[in-house]
Amino acid sequence: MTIDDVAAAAGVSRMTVSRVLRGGHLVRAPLQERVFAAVKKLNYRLNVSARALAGSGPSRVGLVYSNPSQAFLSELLTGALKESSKLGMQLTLTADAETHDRTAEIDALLRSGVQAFVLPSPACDAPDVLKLLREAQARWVAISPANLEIHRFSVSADHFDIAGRMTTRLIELGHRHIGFIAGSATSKGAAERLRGHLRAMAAAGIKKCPVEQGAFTFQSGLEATEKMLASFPECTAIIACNDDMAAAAISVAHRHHLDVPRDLTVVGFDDTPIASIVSPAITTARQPIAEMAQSAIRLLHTASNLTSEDDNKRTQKVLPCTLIERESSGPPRVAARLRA
Amino acid sequence: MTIDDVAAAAGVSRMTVSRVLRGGHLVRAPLQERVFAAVKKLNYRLNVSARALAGSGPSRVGLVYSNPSQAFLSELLTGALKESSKLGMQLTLTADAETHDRTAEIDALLRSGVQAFVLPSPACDAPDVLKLLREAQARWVAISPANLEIHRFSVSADHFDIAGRMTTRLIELGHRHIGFIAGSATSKGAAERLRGHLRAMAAAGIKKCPVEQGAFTFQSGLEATEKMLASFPECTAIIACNDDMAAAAISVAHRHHLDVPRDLTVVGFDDTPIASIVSPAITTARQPIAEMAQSAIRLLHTASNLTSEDDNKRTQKVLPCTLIERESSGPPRVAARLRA
DNA sequence: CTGAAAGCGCTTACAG
DNA sequence: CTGAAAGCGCTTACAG
Repeated sequence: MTIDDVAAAAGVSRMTVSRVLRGGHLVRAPLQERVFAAVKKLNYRLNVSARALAGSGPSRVGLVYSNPSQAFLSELLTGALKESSKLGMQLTLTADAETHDRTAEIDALLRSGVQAFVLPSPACDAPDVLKLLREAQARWVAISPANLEIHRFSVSADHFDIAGRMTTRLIELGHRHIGFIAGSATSKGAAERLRGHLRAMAAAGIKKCPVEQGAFTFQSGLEATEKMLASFPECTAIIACNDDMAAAAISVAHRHHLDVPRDLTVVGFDDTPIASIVSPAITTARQPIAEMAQSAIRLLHTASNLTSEDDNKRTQKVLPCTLIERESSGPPRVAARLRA
Repeated sequence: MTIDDVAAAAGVSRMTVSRVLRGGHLVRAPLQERVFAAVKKLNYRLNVSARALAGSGPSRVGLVYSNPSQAFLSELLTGALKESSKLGMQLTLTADAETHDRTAEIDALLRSGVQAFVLPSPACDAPDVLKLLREAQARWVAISPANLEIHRFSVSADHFDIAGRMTTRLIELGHRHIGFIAGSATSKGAAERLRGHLRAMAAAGIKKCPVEQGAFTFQSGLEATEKMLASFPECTAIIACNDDMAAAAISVAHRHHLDVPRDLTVVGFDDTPIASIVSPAITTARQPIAEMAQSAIRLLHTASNLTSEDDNKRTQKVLPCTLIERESSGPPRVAARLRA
């Protein structure tokens, strides 16, 4: 079952089939239809090895990861794998060992002919990695980079949007006294989430927006929550910038004999395992990791068709997150709460 | 940089290089050395697309998974991906949706020409899946199958061995009164672990081996532990057949005001996230998932070189697990413990 | 044990 | 907008 069979069934030349299969530019609509019909009828599948061998685009892509959580990695890999097997690209994994010489592995890939890379943060934030890739004239797509400006291609999650939606949802539930526990000051995602939160509060006309500084750790969440409850006793909801700090907030609430969510709503971000394990399970938000990886592979694929003229254009994909409502959020108690 | 460059550098024909690269059969040792030297010197990497296109072995392998934990999936994928990119096989993922028609996805792969599959349990235990693959004359490697006998190729973790080592370790620490909380009666791994435990107990000359039936859930662990403490009050260590039940045992111990591990050692199996999250962190054992996946891919690759004469031989790989000692295990308290 | 020929299934130029 | 030719980098037969 080859492209020639399809061509024969459709009554066109092999080239026409190839063109249609590569995007259908330069082929008239009626011919395209005939080709697609033949493909469907014959249940034809393109031989990706043949395409990779004959084609000029990158056929191997290196995926560089450094100690991510297993949940992140599994989603990243499923997304990248599905798209690359669809496009006929061979995915090669490499762990960017953070110790020792972190560029050694990438250098080995480069030497073996890999020219296209998917670089999830923090690999895409490392100057030595980028320097190496630039020198080798390799192409890469950054995933969740700290600095968008230095990358020709990037894919990120929309932290601003999801934080706004999270806040808006709490307001819908009836909350008016909402405290925010921020993430590390250096994190771009953390900053975006805070911005999204403040924007939603402003949109709802809520003036008082207490923020305590956290650092993404459980311990920092503990401290920030204590401060929040002391300085803002009327608060009915706490938004923590990640799940670890949200879990800490729940723990502090329990210590204060507050029921979650009856006395205090607590929400987090990232949908890490802890969010499902603790009781009550935490309302949180998921990043579309698999889609981000798919998108990165697709960018690498189409990038090979770009002319040098396009070289200055930047492609920045921003994908939406999903809100996951679980047990830790609910409407505020009607009766005014008393707290020391 | 092609195989011809290597041939020129080594002063041999292209065919000789190809033979050496495919395993070195039928090529004299001195020639092989020259070829390898040239490969190394030129930093040559085989073009996997070309091999796949020209070769006769399976070049695409389908990996069928059904709702595994993300930790399992990420390890499975990294292992499978590393090996397949090394061997030049294209990995295609497919989720065997447990609802609806679970064979539909596999059927689609089959129709698209995929002839080799990696089937982690429970996909490899499903009669309809196996029937489909047999009819299509596809090859597959089962990972952790419930029934070894029905598979030509399988890869499993050595549950018997690791359970024995776990028990032996507790005995080394000084424990003599060890209770075992079994897993579901239908699970082959659970049975193996119990067997390994009993074997190690017998080897140490310990006669009393209380076993309570569990069902792998936290809830069942709670009940089994209560029964164990009631019927076997002198016990200083509990081995639970997985981490969820071990976490439950710790919870029950705390309820009884027993310190873990001072008053009671608790260990689990599988190294799931809960083992690291609970306090104290649980001593457990990891299965070599990535290695199992690698091994499966390798089997599929070599299987394509088998003659039909070998068809009756079975290849069953059994890989060792790793013991991970954390905080929930320690020597038993010297003073005799009192318990109601 | 080693080599010259043909071909895997596509895509890239190059013509019309 | 469509097609005939050449070739991607390997491996498979088939000879020696």
